[in-house]
Amino acid sequence: MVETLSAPPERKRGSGVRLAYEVLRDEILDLTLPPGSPVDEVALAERFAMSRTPIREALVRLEGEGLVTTLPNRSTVVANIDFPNLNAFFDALTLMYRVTTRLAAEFHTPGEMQNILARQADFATAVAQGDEQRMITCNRDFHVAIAEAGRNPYYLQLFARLLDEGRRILRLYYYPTFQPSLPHPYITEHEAILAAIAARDVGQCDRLAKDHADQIVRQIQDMIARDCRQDIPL
Amino acid sequence: MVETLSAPPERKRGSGVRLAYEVLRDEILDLTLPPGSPVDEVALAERFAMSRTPIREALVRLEGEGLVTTLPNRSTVVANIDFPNLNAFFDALTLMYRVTTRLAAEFHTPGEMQNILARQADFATAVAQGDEQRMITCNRDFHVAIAEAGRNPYYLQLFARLLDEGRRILRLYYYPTFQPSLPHPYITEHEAILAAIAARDVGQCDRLAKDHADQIVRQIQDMIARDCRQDIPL
DNA sequence: CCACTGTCATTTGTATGCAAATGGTAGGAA
DNA sequence: TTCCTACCATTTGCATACAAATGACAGTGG
Repeated sequence: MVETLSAPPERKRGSGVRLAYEVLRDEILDLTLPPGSPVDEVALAERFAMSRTPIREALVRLEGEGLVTTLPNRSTVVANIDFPNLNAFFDALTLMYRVTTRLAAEFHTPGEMQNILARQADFATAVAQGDEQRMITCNRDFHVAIAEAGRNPYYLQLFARLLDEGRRILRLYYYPTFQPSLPHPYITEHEAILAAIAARDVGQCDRLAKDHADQIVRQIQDMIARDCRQDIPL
Repeated sequence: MVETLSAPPERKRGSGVRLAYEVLRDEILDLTLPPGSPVDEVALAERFAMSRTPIREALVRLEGEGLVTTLPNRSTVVANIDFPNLNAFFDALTLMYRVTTRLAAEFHTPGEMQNILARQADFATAVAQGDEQRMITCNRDFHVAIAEAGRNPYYLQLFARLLDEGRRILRLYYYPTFQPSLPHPYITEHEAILAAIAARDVGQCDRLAKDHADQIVRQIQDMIARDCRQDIPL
């Protein structure tokens, strides 16, 4: 199909890949594209009004982050959530919570502190509005801001990836069981972490981060357990 | 340029990207392609006797691993070694040594233990032959085998990336100052780690891994310091 | 002599075309 | 009926063509 002359691309050179990448990534993490769903290149090309080439490049990047799986010479599908290794996920997540918060306490600058405070404010707003979507992403941004203040790009990248994967899991389990009173503990925990970072109290940061992580992990595990029970037919 | 009929591709479908990816990756980690050197797509396409498309895909993957940097609409270059953040590298490396070894002690199976032993044997062979190249890669494979036994893909991926980055750093500093007596401590340390994993002694694994990491870090730091001193002209 | 601007060469980003590989299906044989 | 085979539709992997963007350089004006 030839692009009609009346519709010139009107898209800056180099933005095509980013657009496809960001949209697909968001839809995968939102479960708009559920795990296992096929990702058809030509369909995406039509949808984004571009050729398959930038679509493929976006898919390669997504595969690098483990968000899609490519079956050679066959379709590429949205990556499954690795339930057998959920323990590994929790373990790594907890560790990253701890080390990034510790490092933030050690190395943060006033500007970074401002950024963290702003992210916490965003999170509080999302909680007040009861917007779960925004709560999850704002929570992510809050902890990413802390990790950035810790200045370790290796931890930052892994942590971001874990938080993204957590977004999928939360979206899967958190939504149905949401109650307005639930997230408030997170706000107070966040504020305690914030204070400990500002005070440069590394030990306190470690403890708070661990508790925070444990609480999140326990909550997710409870949700999964609850969900599993509901799955048993009588 | 049209591919002459006398030279059919003779290359299996789907292998082109892997070939380019693996060769380029190796050359980057070997410093055959030094940091900052430009990576020209057409030159690579000619060299590998394929079109730019698979070359670009390989480069995208390499960019995802942080091995090359793409300047938009301009050349892509081999990523620089991030010296200002070398501390972050050492910190993350040490942590990954510790957690992967701990997890291996907890979760390893006999088969995985066999694999670790084999990797250690390879390493010992490389040391006996004084082949620094092989020593570095065998050391990497040894620790990757341990990480695999720990069964945490998140740690495994980060650790592998760190070890690869370490390969570049070692190649830069270790080579000139190599002395045959140097690596022997590593062998004994590896054997101690091996024994602790086999005994499922988590605490001991943690201590040994930390010592091992500290020693490597200190050695690299010494080399860098020594190198800097030599750089001062009189 | 220096600064500025317009043109050009080079290189990337995207589009399109074609062929190989895979899964499915229909048809026939046991 | 069931299993095997051969074909076919679909989708990916790769090749090639073209256009946009950037840097360099030359030429001109100050």
